[in-house]
Amino acid sequence: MQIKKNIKNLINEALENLEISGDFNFVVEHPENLDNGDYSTNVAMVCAKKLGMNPKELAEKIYNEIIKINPLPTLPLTKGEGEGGGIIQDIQVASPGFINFYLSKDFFVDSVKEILKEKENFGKNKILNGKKVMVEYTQPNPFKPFHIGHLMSNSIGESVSRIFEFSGASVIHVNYQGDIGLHVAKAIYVLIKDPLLFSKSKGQSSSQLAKYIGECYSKGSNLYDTDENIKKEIDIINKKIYEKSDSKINEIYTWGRKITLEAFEEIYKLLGTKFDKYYFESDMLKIGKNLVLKNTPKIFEESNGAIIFKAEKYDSKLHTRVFINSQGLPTYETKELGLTLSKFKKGFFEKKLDLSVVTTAVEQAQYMKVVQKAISLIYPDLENRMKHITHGMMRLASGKMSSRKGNVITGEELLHDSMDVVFEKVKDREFNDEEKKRISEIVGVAALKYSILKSSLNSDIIYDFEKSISFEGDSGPYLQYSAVRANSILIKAKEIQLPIINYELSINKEIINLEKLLYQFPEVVERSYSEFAPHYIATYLTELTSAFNNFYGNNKILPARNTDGIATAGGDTENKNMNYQLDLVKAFYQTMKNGLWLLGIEVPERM
RNA sequence: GCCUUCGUAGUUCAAUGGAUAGAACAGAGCUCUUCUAAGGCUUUGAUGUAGGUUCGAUUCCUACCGAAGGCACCA
Repeated sequence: MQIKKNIKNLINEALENLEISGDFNFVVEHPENLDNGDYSTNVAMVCAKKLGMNPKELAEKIYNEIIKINPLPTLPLTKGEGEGGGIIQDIQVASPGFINFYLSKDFFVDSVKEILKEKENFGKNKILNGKKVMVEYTQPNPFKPFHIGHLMSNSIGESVSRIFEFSGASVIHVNYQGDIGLHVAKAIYVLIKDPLLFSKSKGQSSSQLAKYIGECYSKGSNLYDTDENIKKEIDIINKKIYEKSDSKINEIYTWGRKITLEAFEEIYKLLGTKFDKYYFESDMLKIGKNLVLKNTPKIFEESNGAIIFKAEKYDSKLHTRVFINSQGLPTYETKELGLTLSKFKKGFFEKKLDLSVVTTAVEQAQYMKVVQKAISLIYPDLENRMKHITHGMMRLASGKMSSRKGNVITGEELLHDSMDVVFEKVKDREFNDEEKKRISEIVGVAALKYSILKSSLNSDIIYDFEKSISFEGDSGPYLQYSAVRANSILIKAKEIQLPIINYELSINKEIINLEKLLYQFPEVVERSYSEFAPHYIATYLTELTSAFNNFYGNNKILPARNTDGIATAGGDTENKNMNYQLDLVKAFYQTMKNGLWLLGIEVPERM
């Protein structure tokens, strides 16, 4: 970051000396192909047009000016106790008018030291220091299965919250669960007909029972759509749940709610999520309804017995939505209103909330805009403190999943399928049973999370039963595996007593891609934050890993050993290089750990 | 019909208006007496169509074609 600024200053100084002035919007960036320099600028091409000059010639002029005022190597090292070298080793002009800056070996050696110094803080920034951010994600519904959409929302929300944390914010992880509504009535309609419900459920785990409840929901849902009389009965049950007027229904409701929430908790544990606070729809009814009534007819209005909000009056892209239906029941919109109010009004930890982030599927994008519009009209102060992050849907190659078609796979099943595949791979290895289970969990979760986080959020993810959980190439396990191999070198290095030599900066080896990528990590984190896009981190880590594997595959990192396993003595230069290589591995391992943490992925000790 | 998002190798995904459009999988060929082969090295192959803006367009604008989602009492 600092370097970029320094390069910009250099260029501006050169432009001044050349008496070129004006408001030029040039950029300094990393070229896609690092052979074209570590930084590159298009300043000559941007200026050439306005000045009526040939871009290549102008680039040469700027280049000459830069090295006149700052002979190479230029720009002193800012961090560490560098022994006088410069950051920029070389500058070159390339067609059609790029000026490319090449960083020095000293800089790279210095930045490796920096990473080792910062450790788990490497990559953090202070953009949101002192800010409080709430991230809401996952949102499964009691009485319904934990489906793949919840898995997606969880992976994305978890990652986004961690990116916020790396940006200096204090983050509150919250979950919002729909424990009331028609879906509950559908499940209870079937459950209530099972006379042995409580007796036969003894001794079963929460997740087994939750599965049964989910099946009941599915059955009830089908009956609701196909049988008019049953539909009426379910509607009555729904009303009774709201009113809490039937003791039998209350009993089943309380039981089923508890069971499904317990089952969800087990999944969160596997996924590595810990929520600070849970909100429930049932608690939002009154708050939301009061707010709506208080602002009718000022903002909301009556229409056909319902209370609606005509958002198109304020923004032609928005539409009308019902907030309280003609039976007087609040809809989801109203509950969301209550939720937002609860988040901000009561706040959390009694401190001002700066930003409330909600992560859901893209289906809800447009309706959420309507709700946010309504809130902004009531509380203008909140308008810029709500952010809705949406993600695509997971679809089958054959089309959308539907419970009616029976081609549904739940998130929980997918998770276990993924872990089973890993278990198959490690079952013949020398790990004990405990380790095998642990590795299966960590790697299985990583495979899924990575496949969700590697692509940009607004595209759908195609779920292919064969290919979705990948363990090689561009995958979570690939990243973990490489980190584990790096760690394994570090462990070996301790065993063989490599002579420690303080190498300072004087390393004469060729600059490799691994070095060229490592120092960029903090910039990637920053970009991920500013665009709410975890996939930049995923893409970067894959690139970094590939650079490491290239290094690993083509270099002997540890020295040769004698029969006692002790490193054979090398010359000073050789040992110096060996020490540096080892630090490079350490820096890689640290960066991988930090980066994977941001994706919500753990690194196992071995795999 | 209106609104939103999106069309990139055979497939799944990348590419803050820049250089030779990157990976991975699948296909072809190498590579474990050496730090974990879930690895490494070669190799074949792509911007939906038609215009426009720009020194330069996968990226911005317009139209068309195609996909997904949303448009009043579900969430």
